[in-house]
Amino acid sequence: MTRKKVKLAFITNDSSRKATFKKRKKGLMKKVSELSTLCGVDACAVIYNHYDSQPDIWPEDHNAALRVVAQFKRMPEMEQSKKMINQASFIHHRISKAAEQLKKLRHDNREKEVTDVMYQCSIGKLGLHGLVVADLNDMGWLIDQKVEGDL
Amino acid sequence: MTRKKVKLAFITNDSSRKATFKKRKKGLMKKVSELSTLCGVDACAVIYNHYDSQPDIWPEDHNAALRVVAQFKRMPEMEQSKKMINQASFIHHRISKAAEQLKKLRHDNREKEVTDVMYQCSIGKLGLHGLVVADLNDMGWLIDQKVEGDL
DNA sequence: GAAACTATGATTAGGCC
DNA sequence: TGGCCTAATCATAGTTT
Repeated sequence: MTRKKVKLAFITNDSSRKATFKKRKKGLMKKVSELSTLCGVDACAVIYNHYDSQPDIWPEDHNAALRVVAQFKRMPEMEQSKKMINQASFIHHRISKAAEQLKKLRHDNREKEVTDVMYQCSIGKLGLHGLVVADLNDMGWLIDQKVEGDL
Repeated sequence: MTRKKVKLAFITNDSSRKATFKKRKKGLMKKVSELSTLCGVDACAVIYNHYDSQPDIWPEDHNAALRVVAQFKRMPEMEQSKKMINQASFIHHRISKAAEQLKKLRHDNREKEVTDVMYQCSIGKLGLHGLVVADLNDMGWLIDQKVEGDL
């Protein structure tokens, strides 16, 4: 059961990210197909997955997808920016994305670390006077977070 | 309020089709952006609108969209089918779509016609003996439809 | 004809196996 | 791991302004 609103951020847990990806991809494809049917328009969705070599595409009829892409490519202002796509910009994009995810992972790790320290304190294995100020601050923040999450 | 399940078919009424298109396009774009954020994948949606000269695209950053399209284009089996896309197949596609919609319109018109005949009967302006067999059959069908819809 | 509203159907997060 | 389940959030059809 969904306990609270989903945080709109990269899901760091591998398995739950994969599960969410699968569910939402399915939902998205359905939405695209419905929009196309209900309103009689051409539409196309391309979802690239890091792990698979090929993206998932709707419509399944790749010719139809390519028709949409062909129309897309025909747009004049697109022509202008087309030259901007090269290997460098592509890799740069990947790097920013990875950096973002790294930051998120570090944050999560810190959270786990602090949680552990708190646990050690709670079972008396560690006294509060043994902690550095940074830990105490982070712990305070974490407690706030947890209280907020329970509201 | 949504009374019942939406029939998954081309919406013949112009204004409600437009309204639905607008709503669902917005929802779809949101879904694509969420999937991309939550799962850290590149994704792209292109929705072509008959009336506007340019399709709606997510992401808004067209360079990013083109990156996805570029990946898409890079797929080997796509290369093979690429040559199959020419003006003829494009027009053929449009024709099938239009024919489908025409069929739907004829069906809807017939339904309206029969409904009118039923109304004429109900206010006594027309006797059942004045109808041809086809009308009676269609009327029976329509009544079944309406009863079914109310369940 | 667009914008706001709202009841209801659709989607899905997290749990479970 | 992947599919099923269900409570809870989310999207939206039809209506109103």
